[in-house]
Amino acid sequence: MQRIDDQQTTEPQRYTPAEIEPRWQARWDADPSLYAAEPIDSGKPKYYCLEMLPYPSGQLHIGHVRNYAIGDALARYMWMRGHNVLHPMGWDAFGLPAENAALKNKTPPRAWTLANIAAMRKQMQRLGLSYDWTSAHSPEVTTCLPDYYRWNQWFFLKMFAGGLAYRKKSKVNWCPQCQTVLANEQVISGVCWRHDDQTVEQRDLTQWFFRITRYADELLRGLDTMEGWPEKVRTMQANWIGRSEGTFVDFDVYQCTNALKIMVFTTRVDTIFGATSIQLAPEHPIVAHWAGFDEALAAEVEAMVAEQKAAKEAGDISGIAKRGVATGRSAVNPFNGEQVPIWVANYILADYGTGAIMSVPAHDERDFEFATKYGLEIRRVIAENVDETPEALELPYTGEAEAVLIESGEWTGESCLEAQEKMAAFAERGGFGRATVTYRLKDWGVSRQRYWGTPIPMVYCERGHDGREPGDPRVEPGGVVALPESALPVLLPEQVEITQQGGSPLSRVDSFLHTTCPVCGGPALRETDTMDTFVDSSWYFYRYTDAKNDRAPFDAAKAKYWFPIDQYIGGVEHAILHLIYSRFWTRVMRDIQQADGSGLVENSEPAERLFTQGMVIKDGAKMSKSKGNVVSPDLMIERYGADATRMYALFAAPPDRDLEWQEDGVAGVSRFLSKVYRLVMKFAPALREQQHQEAVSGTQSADDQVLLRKLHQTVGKITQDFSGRWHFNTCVSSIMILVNEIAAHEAAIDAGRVRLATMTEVLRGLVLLLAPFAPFLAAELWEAMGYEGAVFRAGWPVADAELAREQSLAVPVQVNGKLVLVISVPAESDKETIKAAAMAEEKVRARLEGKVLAKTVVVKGKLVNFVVR
RNA sequence: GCCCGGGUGGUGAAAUCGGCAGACACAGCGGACUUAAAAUCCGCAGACUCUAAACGGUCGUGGGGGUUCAAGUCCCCCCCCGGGCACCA
Repeated sequence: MQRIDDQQTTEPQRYTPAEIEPRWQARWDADPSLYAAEPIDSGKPKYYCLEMLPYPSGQLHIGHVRNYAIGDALARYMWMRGHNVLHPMGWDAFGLPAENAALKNKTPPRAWTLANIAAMRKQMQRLGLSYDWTSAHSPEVTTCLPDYYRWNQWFFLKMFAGGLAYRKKSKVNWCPQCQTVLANEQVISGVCWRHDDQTVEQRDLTQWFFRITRYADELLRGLDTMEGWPEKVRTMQANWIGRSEGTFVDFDVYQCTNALKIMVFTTRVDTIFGATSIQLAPEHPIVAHWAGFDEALAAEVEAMVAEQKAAKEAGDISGIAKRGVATGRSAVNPFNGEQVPIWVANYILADYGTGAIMSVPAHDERDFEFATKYGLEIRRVIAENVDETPEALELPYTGEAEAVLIESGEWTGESCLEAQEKMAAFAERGGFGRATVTYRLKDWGVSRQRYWGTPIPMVYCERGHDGREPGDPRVEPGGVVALPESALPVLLPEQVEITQQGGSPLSRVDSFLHTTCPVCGGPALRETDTMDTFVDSSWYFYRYTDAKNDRAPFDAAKAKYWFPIDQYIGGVEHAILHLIYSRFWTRVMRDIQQADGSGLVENSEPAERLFTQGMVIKDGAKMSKSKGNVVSPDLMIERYGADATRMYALFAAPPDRDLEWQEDGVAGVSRFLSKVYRLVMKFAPALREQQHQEAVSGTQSADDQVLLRKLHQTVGKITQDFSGRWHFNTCVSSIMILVNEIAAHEAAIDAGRVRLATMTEVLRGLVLLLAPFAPFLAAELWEAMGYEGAVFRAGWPVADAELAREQSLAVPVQVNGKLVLVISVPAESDKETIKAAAMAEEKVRARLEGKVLAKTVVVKGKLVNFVVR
């Protein structure tokens, strides 16, 4: 019994994150100002550090831990560098899982969501993430609550008034599992973004759209200036926008009593003399017209429509074999008056360009394949130069940059590129065409046939207004009426039974559905679709700057101060979803006129820099429940502590790369933290004592110098990484090297060969360096060393280049590029000295003997290479 | 097909500007401490080869070629893995 007591008092304290971490979290939670952003007139440089907000599933994923560990390290670093930091967090709280949960467990979506939020907030706090949850200005945003979504509705009204929100019937993507429509961006290679085993169907529905295409060109051009965004994301967005310059050309239908015209879209109007047919999409309106009195054609067309639909749903539209059918009609080429046959072909898409093309088999791969199959004429109109025999060129020839036109009437001899411009202008003068720009990007369909989302603030007046309210901007033809701002928020009714019946759940809630028309007071029906949840996430980071505002979405002055976001961090999977919508929304807000004529925001881009972190994988595969390879953050924290879990997430791989989660690695980091804890705690009492004394002067021993050198090298390395490369894995490793160095000097320290002042500087520096990566341990050690105040507000250490400088350099010596040995020379040695020192080595002399020294390469601080023959 | 990433020990990785390949860890092996184990500490550790052992030698960053005194790094060709786009006229 006695023995055990002795052990307890004499053994050094052990590192116990399970005890340390909750104790500190409780203290931090009790201090609302700790992580609160300062007012916009604080005078400090601002830094807006943002991580993508999570969907509150109720369980933090290990991928979140990685994302937030990166952001947290950066935010803490910026605080230590004296910035006014905004580091907010919120909840992307609308969406289908809440309805599914309601269906499964009979829990109301709101209660389910709010309970999940509470659980996840707790997890984030347990991780020690530096979010301000508790101050009076806490930025926390919950998108499913009326104080947030009312502003979605407000923006919707502004966009409706500005012609940016409109209703139309069109072919839309339908996910049978979500039981709702999806935007194009939410369909990934033909499957639903939420259900990767669910093929998306095409349906004809009337839907609300946001006119993102109005900004297509600006969104594309903006990419060029966004140097802080990864090239990959910019390229993906550029591909998605898909700008293409071309020409519309009208072809008259030959001998047609109603003077029908077919407008084709082409990027190669210069090849129009080689057009040997017109090809129409099966769903082109004129095809439907002709099919009306041609049963055979109708049957063919129907088959092609079905084929295209199936291919599109299968996600491989290029896979279907080209086929077509002649309509028996022909069209007149306005450039040369020639008649060309009109066909319907399954490779022509109705929703791109005009759904009609001029087919130029000689100079287009697809047209060539089609013409070869059906024996259509193939006519060359391009050569690499005028003198060339046309037959020399292998077909199809699609070059344009260095090619010229042949056999193209008055255009013969023109270069292709110039001809494109001139011929478009010619068509415009002749009234049968014009230059144009088309985009692959389509307007954003925002209607969702779901309950758990923002109600769309529109009503349908039963009287239809019949022209009684001329000029009222709230009214569209057919009685589509915008609610006034004073009617906001349109509250989502709480008592809604979630069923699997089709259609919008809100349409079955009579008390919601029936209302009065704000214009005429007559009976009206509310819009019962809700908004896409990507609306919520398109502007949440503006709300963070002023989350409690109940008069406006946010205060323009605050947004002006905080924006653009200095660093946005999240997964690359949102490259053409959230990230393109956010750029659109920022421009919309910029263009919303306030009373003084200025926009709601001044910036056009939301974020200065974007960082996309890699995935966390396990056993070489993406984690998923079905594979059973999910890593639980809670379990990691329980076993190793939050600091070790976070630090491992940063240590195991550079942040932009995928990370293979290995629990043994977390254990290793935990061992490292124990070592730090033991070392610092051992000397903490002496350091505490020393704080009240004058620094001791006197000469530094070699041990002092080595420790200080290593400290300052580490400070320099980590400081540099924070501002550039973000290789936090090597930051952690350099801290380990520093700690190994201190441990290696433990005997010297115990023997009194290291000054207390040195120990103070080194251990204090170590704890400061640790603070962004292991905040709990840093706080614990900081206090143990006797320092007052939060370690996260202490100044970041400054590397002293003089102290960091090596006194001697290890110089590898090579003969003919092969390493012979490594010599040590004083750091300031010049080339001659280094060369002489190298040549003096016995091993080197042996290899030079009897040879001709052809060349000597001496690179200061790098190596010596003797080239001999 | 086109456009991005990536390919380095048993594993995660490092090498930032063309200059010692494998830092720092994990796993492994050997040793100390212990009655024993855990924990901790010390040491070994790319492959092949020579040797009793040591000292050595050869090869080595997906493959092939090139530039250079020197290549994981630059250039050309090719293979594999991951991602994006794709009858977009």
